Amino acid sequence: MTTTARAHEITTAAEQLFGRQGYHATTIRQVAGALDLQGGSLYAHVSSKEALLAAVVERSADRFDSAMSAALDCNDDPSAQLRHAVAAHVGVITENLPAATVYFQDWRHVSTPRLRRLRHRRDAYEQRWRDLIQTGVGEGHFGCTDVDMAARLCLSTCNWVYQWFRPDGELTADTVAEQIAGLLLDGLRPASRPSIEESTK
Amino acid sequence: MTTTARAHEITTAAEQLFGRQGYHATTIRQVAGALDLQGGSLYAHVSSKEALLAAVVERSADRFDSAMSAALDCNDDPSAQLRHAVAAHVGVITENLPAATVYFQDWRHVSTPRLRRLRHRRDAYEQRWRDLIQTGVGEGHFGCTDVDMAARLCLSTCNWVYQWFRPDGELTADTVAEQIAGLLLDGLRPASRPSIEESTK
DNA sequence: CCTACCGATCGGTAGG
DNA sequence: CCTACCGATCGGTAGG
Repeated sequence: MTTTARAHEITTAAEQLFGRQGYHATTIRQVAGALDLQGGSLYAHVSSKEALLAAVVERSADRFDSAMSAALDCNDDPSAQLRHAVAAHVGVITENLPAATVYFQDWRHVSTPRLRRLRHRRDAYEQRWRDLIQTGVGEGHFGCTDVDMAARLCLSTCNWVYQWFRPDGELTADTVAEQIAGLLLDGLRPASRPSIEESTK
Repeated sequence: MTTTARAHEITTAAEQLFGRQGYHATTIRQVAGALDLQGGSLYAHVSSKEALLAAVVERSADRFDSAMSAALDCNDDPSAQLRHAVAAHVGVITENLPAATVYFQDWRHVSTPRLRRLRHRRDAYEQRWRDLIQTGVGEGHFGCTDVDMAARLCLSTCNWVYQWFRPDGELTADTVAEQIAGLLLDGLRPASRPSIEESTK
């Protein structure tokens, strides 16, 4: 767990290549080449290819954690909190697309000891979503019957953004986040409740 | 595009291994071994590893297409149609988890000529979802402003099921589908509309 | 469908 | 951080 400046640069290069090509389709020499290094030289900083993968995934987990902390750092009502959480989560993905791709797709290629730690981190993160929704249910803002499932479905919609979002496309991350939050809160059917489009402006 | 019985068996074996381990982490010899063949013998039936991947992905696309056709083969109202579509889509995933994993994760490793065809198939499939929602909006059942986005978000929630569903878990595919459809239709906030849990029984 | 083999490339290491 | 190298394994082919 050395965290020199050089190690960070290596993780960043790996992030891009793993994300664009996939972990197993990426060569340790490609990562080295991106930093103008020779293949073997990487091993002065990284113990193995898989340790590098773990570093990339851990960094993604860090981003999700801190974005969520910032998003929940207020005492708004649950609906607003959910909007903030969605914006934070979607923001991490859209601003780090290759990293998010590694996080979601290559997660499973981390070997067991490291994988357990990552699983705990992910579980803790999802717990924060469950807590948010549970609070909303308790205060009468939300009406779902299965909090665990509701949290999972919120995250599903947010997570999938990594599959189709294009930074150079027409949609901004904020627009996407608003639309997702709107759907999660009110569903497809016509609202018999005040519209949220105006109130978030 | 030979479709002998043996070719189907090979595709099935590849489906399992690609799905569980990932395309690049799977050896052509592992696929052969699953069928008690020698490595090179596969090439009597398959032109390349990537052609085998394409076959797996195409078969998944077939499943989604035909499940969707069956689901929409009735004249229910849009809300019921959406429930059917969700159940169909989720069913394909839960009943073919490894194949779905390949479909969603290893899609990008299909090379350009074949990839274009697959992209068209996927676009056509998504268009059916857009049409469904557009009809619902037209008839006043749905109230969303952006049909394209709504369709994408419906699919997002359904697709992510491949990431967490466990066939030996407590949740059945039907339960999951009902919960997803419920969330998509009515959202998290307490319904001021009739509950759907009873009407689908 | 098998045996035997090919060139290429991989992750990783030794020694400096 | 480089040079040079290692064993292992890969996808694919020839010839039967």
